[in-house]
Amino acid sequence: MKATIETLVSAALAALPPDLLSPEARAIAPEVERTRDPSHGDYATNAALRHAKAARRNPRQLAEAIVKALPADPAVTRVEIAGPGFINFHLAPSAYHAELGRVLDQGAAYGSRAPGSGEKILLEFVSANPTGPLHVGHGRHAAYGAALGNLLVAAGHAVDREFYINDAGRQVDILAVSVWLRYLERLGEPVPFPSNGYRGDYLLPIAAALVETAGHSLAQPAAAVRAGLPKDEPEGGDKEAFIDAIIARARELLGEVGFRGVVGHALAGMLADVKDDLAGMGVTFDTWFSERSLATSGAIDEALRRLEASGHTYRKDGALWFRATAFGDDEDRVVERENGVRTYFASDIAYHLDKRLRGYQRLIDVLGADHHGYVARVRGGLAAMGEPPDCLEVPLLQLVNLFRGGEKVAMGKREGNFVTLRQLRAEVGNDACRFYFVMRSHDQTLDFDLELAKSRTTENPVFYIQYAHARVASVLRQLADRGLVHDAARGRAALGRLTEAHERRLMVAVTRLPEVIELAAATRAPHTLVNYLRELATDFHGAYSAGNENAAFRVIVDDAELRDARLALVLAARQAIRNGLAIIGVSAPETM
RNA sequence: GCGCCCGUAGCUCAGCUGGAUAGAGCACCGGCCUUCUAAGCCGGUGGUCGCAGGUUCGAGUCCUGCCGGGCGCGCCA
Repeated sequence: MKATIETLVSAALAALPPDLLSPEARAIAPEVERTRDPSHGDYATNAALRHAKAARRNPRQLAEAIVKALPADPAVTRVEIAGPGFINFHLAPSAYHAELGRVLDQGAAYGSRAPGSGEKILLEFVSANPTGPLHVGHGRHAAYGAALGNLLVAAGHAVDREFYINDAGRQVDILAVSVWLRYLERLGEPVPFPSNGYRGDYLLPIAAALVETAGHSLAQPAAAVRAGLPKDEPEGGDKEAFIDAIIARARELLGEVGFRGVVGHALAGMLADVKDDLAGMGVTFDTWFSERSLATSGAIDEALRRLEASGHTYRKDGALWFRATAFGDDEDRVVERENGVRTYFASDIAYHLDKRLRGYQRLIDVLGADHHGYVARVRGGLAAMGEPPDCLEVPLLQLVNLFRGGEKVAMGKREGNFVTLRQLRAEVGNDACRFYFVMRSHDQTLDFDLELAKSRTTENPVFYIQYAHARVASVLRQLADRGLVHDAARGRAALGRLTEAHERRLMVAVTRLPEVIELAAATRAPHTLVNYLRELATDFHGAYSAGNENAAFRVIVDDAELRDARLALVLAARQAIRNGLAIIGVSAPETM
């Protein structure tokens, strides 16, 4: 519907003489918006206001010229100039009826553009370190990323979802050694556990599985492991000496191949857990990309080669530096240390180059707000390697605070009482989880109240929307119970009989879905869709309740034609709610 | 010190990339269940959009400076 108006406005602008509208101004797509106030019609454009200055006309004059040039269209009943120079369009009811027909015809596809009309996008999100279970914060990333992915697909983009596995670096050695020590413990060879190892119980099943698959082949006498190790000094002193020594000892006793085996087992175990957790939440990925593979495939070599070739690197203190300051970063960054080991940053730019080489036009990284400093430097890396820095987009998600009935829940990893995503889902359910995580703008700190999310009361918005959907299902059950059948064709033909204010409002709300999806996708803002669904549900409940107060407004009335028309409307509403909920990953229940 | 995010009704937040009279939920007040789910509906109270300037036909939205809150500023990953 919006496209119809846009086409009309564009045609009118194109027909204006050059002294009213320059060729450059002509190239700008007109802005057409839904009106807020029904007295302003259905859609409005500010084209006259925008171009008034360049045309050296007052806006209302220009508006008159535009209106005069508008082609006639049966969907538009009235056009008027209002306020400072807005052009308001009043649509014929038949325009809405035709749109409702499209909702019913297209079903689950309503609101989505045809695939292939947009960009090829790589969407990376969550990418949690595989050294511990996902926590509540990751839940927000998972829900946001998954919803954004669905939105982008609905907006016509070709999207691949990717999880970047941080399987390189010291943390992985610590993970492996933590699992190995648990394994030894299980085999009756207890070694003091490092204070900065991964102490959580979640490693116990992974260690037990290692006993299953490896038997005693990785066993060593505890005495041999601990012989000559430095003291563990969690308070002051060298906190890392003990764990580094254990890692070295493990490598020595198991050999590099044996140690890599433990690393592989530990990572596989952790990843299986993460994958399972996400899948349980309905979040899946197309690719799981290994950081380590960047080193083995030569991708990092290639990235560094490009950087050096571009002349944006130099040697200082034995290390290889990238001149990030030339690209707006605060300071230059080391990419290769004196000992030849590449930094995490080197992996990062290699990773992003790799994404580009895989053919993605646009790279979206969903990251925590604490990573904001990193954006400029990766963009700089891309620019230095000859890639357009703007292709990288990074929505930064703010923190999640958990509340239980107004009391903030402490979530420090240090205190060991952080709430896992699993616990959260088990407590509040998946729908509430997915919903609450995307309910707020991503750059807003999210207060997640467990009591509210669990409550089956009026103050809980997720139920409010689902209830609207269930009410439609209930009407259909009632219809069947009374032995009635919906004649869809008759209903569509009779949509003109729906003239009540609440019916008209619901009709308008349903047809907004495609515009909302487009906007939410373009602004990377799933919460826009959530707000729309609340408004849609409000309009549905309003129309439904009119039937509670006045039997003449009920859906199931004796007048078969009117009944079928109302059924067509509520079925279209059900479809819009379903499609919206599907995008944010919330179920649309038949009963509540 | 520097960078990013936030500041809108008593509380939690929207505000369609600058548009028309700033909205919603909760809370509070008052109504509505004899037939499609009251997990609902209808009405009402409630605002110096942190403060001060600036940009322009028009600013909650953009710019500058303050104030307040959050998060970052490694040859860690």
